[in-house]
Amino acid sequence: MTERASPPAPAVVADRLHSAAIHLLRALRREDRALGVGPAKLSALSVLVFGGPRSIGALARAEQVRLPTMSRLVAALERDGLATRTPDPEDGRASRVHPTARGRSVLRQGRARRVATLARRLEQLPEADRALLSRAAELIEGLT
Amino acid sequence: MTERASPPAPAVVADRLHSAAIHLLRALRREDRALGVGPAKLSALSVLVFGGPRSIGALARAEQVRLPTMSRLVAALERDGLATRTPDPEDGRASRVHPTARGRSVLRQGRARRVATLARRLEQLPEADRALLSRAAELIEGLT
DNA sequence: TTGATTTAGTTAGCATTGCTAACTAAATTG
DNA sequence: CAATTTAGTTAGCAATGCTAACTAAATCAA
Repeated sequence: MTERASPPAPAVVADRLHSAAIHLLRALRREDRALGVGPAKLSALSVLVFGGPRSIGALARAEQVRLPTMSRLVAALERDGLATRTPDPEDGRASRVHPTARGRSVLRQGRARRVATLARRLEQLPEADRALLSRAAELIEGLT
Repeated sequence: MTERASPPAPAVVADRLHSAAIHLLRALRREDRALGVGPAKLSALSVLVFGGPRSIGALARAEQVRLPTMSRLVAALERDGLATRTPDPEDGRASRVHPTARGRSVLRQGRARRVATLARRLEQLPEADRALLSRAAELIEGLT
């Protein structure tokens, strides 16, 4: 079934992954936009919800952005009532960022929206392909 | 090795793919930035080089962006000497966008840069995993 | 054929999200 | 205790997404 022809060269795989990632995100961005939150905020919020509260610096590292970028994102999340900041008892410079109940709710809604588009298409794939994509996501996260 | 436990639910796969795509692109963006071109222009240029010349509208559809966005991207590509526009002989309103030699060259360089980072890591994967990622990229493109 | 509509593209203006540079203030180190 | 490092902010720039409003060419309908 699978092509045994020739093994895909790393450069080709890199190209394909790059292109696929760009197009996937563009397709999903529409849904996130409808939510009124934006992909960067949503992604940071996701780290807070699924990975637990943490400092702005830790969040920046997790999201692979610079500190000023994350500082602004957190300020926006706070303004929107999706996260709160509490002072770090150990370190007077730092603060810890927590998701709010509304933040969790918005994340669920965003996820529901993606399910309504991407997952609807995923459902039409054979289970083996779905398992393959799941494994691929793990591999990609492992690459970085 | 692989978990045989339960098949991944579409919603979970959707989440994982979304997150993986975000983080992959953030990791690669640094390299594209070093090239001085930017991911959106690079992606459009890639369509022109590998898919052939086409109108701005067709390019916008291929890239899943709106016409004004692509209009500006093409203007920038032209300004940078990476693409040219010729009038469409069939349709006085439309124009066809072609990559220039320099555009092709820049694309090769960008690809080389990605190879230098992503593909270097891909090389360390077992060939089976690489084949899996290649297949995953195809599946993702097929979803949209 | 002409008048109305559609289609291709542009321009203007806004929002988001990335960056660096330059700063403050707290923590650490010598 | 002075010097340095670390956490975070502010300011300002660039890229890239959007909608609204326009021009001009093509098409459709009467």
